[in-house]
Amino acid sequence: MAIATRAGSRDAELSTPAYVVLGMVRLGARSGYEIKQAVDQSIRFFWTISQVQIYPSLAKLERAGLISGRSEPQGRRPRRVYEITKAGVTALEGWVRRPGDMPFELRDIGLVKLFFADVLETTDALELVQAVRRRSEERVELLRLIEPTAHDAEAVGDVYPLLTLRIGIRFHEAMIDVCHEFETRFR
Amino acid sequence: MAIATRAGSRDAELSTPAYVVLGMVRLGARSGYEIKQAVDQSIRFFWTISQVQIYPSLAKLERAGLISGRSEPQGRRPRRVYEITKAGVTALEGWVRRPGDMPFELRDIGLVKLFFADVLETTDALELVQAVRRRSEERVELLRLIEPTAHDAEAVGDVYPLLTLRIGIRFHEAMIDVCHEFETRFR
DNA sequence: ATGTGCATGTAAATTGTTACATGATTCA
DNA sequence: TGAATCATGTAACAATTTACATGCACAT
Repeated sequence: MAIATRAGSRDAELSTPAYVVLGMVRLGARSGYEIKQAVDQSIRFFWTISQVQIYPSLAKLERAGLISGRSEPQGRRPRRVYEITKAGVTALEGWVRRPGDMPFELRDIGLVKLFFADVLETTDALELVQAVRRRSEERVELLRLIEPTAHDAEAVGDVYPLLTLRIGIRFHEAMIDVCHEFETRFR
Repeated sequence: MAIATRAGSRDAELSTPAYVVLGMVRLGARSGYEIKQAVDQSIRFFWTISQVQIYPSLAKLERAGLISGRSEPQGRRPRRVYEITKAGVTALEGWVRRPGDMPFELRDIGLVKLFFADVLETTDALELVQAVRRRSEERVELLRLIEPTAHDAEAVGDVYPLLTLRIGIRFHEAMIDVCHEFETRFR
């Protein structure tokens, strides 16, 4: 997937997932479990992370002094909670600031099928276009459900989650538009 | 990456990359080398494939009777060229037609950074927004260069490449819009 | 008492990439 | 004759997912 890690300084060894974990800790996710939830509720539309990747990342970040953790069991259930350190904030700032390599990687079987849709009879092809359009319509609905949360964050000073949400919505609206155009044109 | 392969029939064992190869053979790419080129010149914006994956896919497709190959060396340089069989066309039709599972998978470090951009000072954050906007502007320019080719294909009856191209352009135009909006709002 | 959520972890499998290797043809 | 392009291949590696495993806490 060619995720760039290289950087100028000593944090060259930190991977993108590690920075994602760091960012989520900064936003208030305390345990590995909470980080997974936070990702699934926010950036999952442009970045996913599996539970398995989180715990090694946390350990690495702690070794690097970017987060500090302490055991805080809930009763007899073990739990380790973390908070970001000053060094961690600096490292996160540095990563976010340097534009570096930001590949836009899209992998969409739907678009691949559309690209090849000329094999099909017109009606079948239009059904595929419809299916893709509906998929985006559902996605827009889903994203609209998140909007209130993003507005809450904006009120507290975190304005950028709203920006990424807007982009997601506009994205799929664009897809809906183009599909609709073709549907009316070839029906 | 959770790419679904399951299907109802006997071609359940064919992966998405294999269908991509099949589709490209149908569109006239003859050798493995040409397939790689075709992918890089068309669907690379929503699907990539490395050279290494192509040759095993070709072998598998041939064993399944979906393409037929013959050795056609160029002088002393070995080369194997393929064409799609009737069974291959049927299989491709079936795959394209069934909507099945079409996950829209986006992985974009740029958007991740934007999401976390509230760590930065306003000016630094706006620079990041600009960088993301410029990236999309470049992408739109690149896609516009392909437009003539897609129009040529349309004239010959392959209209769907143009649809996917349009979607790509509108995608990035949407991104540019939202970025611009935020730039003027917070400058 | 039982199901759902919290919390972490291991092992195996899959998927895909990078780097390397080889050699022929074509065109300037 | 040297560089770019055509053409295929192997080996090692990196990233990520799936499946499995465990057990407590809490509310009904």
